[in-house]
Amino acid sequence: MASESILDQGDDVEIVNVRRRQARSLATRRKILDAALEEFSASGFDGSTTRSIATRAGVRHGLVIYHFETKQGVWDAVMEQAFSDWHDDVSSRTKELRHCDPVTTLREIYRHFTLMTAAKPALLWLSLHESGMESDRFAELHEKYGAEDVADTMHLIREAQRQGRYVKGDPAHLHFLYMGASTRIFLEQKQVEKFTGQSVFDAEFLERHIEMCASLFFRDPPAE
Amino acid sequence: MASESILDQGDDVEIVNVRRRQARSLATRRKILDAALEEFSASGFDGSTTRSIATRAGVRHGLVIYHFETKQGVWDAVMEQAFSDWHDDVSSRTKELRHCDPVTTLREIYRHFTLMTAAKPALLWLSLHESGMESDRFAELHEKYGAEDVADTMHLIREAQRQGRYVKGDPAHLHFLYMGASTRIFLEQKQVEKFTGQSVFDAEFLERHIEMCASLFFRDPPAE
DNA sequence: GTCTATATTATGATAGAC
DNA sequence: GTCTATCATAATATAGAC
Repeated sequence: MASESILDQGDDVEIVNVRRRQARSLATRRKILDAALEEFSASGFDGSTTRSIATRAGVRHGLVIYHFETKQGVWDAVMEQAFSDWHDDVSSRTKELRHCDPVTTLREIYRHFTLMTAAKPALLWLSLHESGMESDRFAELHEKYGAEDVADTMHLIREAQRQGRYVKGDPAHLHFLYMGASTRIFLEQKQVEKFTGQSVFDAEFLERHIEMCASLFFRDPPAE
Repeated sequence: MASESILDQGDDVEIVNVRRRQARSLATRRKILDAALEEFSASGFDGSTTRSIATRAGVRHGLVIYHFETKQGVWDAVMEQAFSDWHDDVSSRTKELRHCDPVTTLREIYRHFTLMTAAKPALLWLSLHESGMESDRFAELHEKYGAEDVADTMHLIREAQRQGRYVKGDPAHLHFLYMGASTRIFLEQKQVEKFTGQSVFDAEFLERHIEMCASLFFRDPPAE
């Protein structure tokens, strides 16, 4: 042991330096990723430039290419991160609800979904843009991060329907209707504010919106 | 009269030529407009180029600029045309329904709206893109072509609610929910086909979809 | 890993012949 | 009105110094 102490020390210093470098690199990568998320959701893929992303991230243009090779590479990394984060959020919330009855769980899942969309409306645009792209990357991402969540939701809908607590019909189809009803207000913020006189991000408005959506799909328990 | 016959003839020939020119010009303009509608809705404003529009229209690049001056000019003309066409369609359908009761009219308006969206899903993307733009052009277009239709719909919803035939709540807010529920399937065609196994453009599927949306918002007449 | 050129391409727009 | 050629610019991506 003692005979290698000097070498060990040298290695340790080297390792520390490597880790520092890696840490700085990761921080840069993360900064670019965050900036790209904002940029892409504000301007779309074609409307964004690697330069505008670099500027927003406070780094040089070349660094963006260094870390992600191409603009498409940045987009892919952003989507991967966004889907992954979203999935983690949904999963943890679902876990917290594992002891609740199906109807309560389903209501809460949709409520949480709506609040998450309100918190990050950018992601709604991103996922719509991505699903509209001709590539099959959306299918891959969905398979990797979304399929499980959707399967859980389908199961809950079926159970709620069996209890007579949910409208009848194909669960998958109803799910798209719910998604549409609950998220459209975020795609038309200005119009909504013009016609309802309230910000779609106002807490009270949001709760009313969530309740309104729920009242369309959920049914009172049948009288005994 | 006879003394000017030669001049008159000359004028007539000239007028005919002018009209031929104008007709050809208008046809070209129209071709470019149609191509631009497809191009913009497929790729958005930034993703489209004046060259790709020209190619799709089967005309030379310069002609696009000649007719619309700038790319923004093409976009504006496309939106103007699309909103105008849409409004005409809605208006004529509404007129046909002027002797029906409010509930029937409202149901039919939403049905017609869904079928129109299915027929031209491109317009859904265009209007979402336009409403997401920072300019106030969407507000102008809506004021010019959409405001009247929406006001009519609000009135019908209020009347249906008074009769107990429609869910309670702010009519404007409910309208956004209906729009969202009925159109989301066109924004996620691939996903819908994957989960329901049917094309969103299948006639039977569409009728089922329309009925499903209606059943969420409309209520049976109260028992007498 | 980061920075500074620079190569390459494609796009919006113009000028002028026909 | 239409076509060709061209300009000016802006964007992606590369090469190489540090």
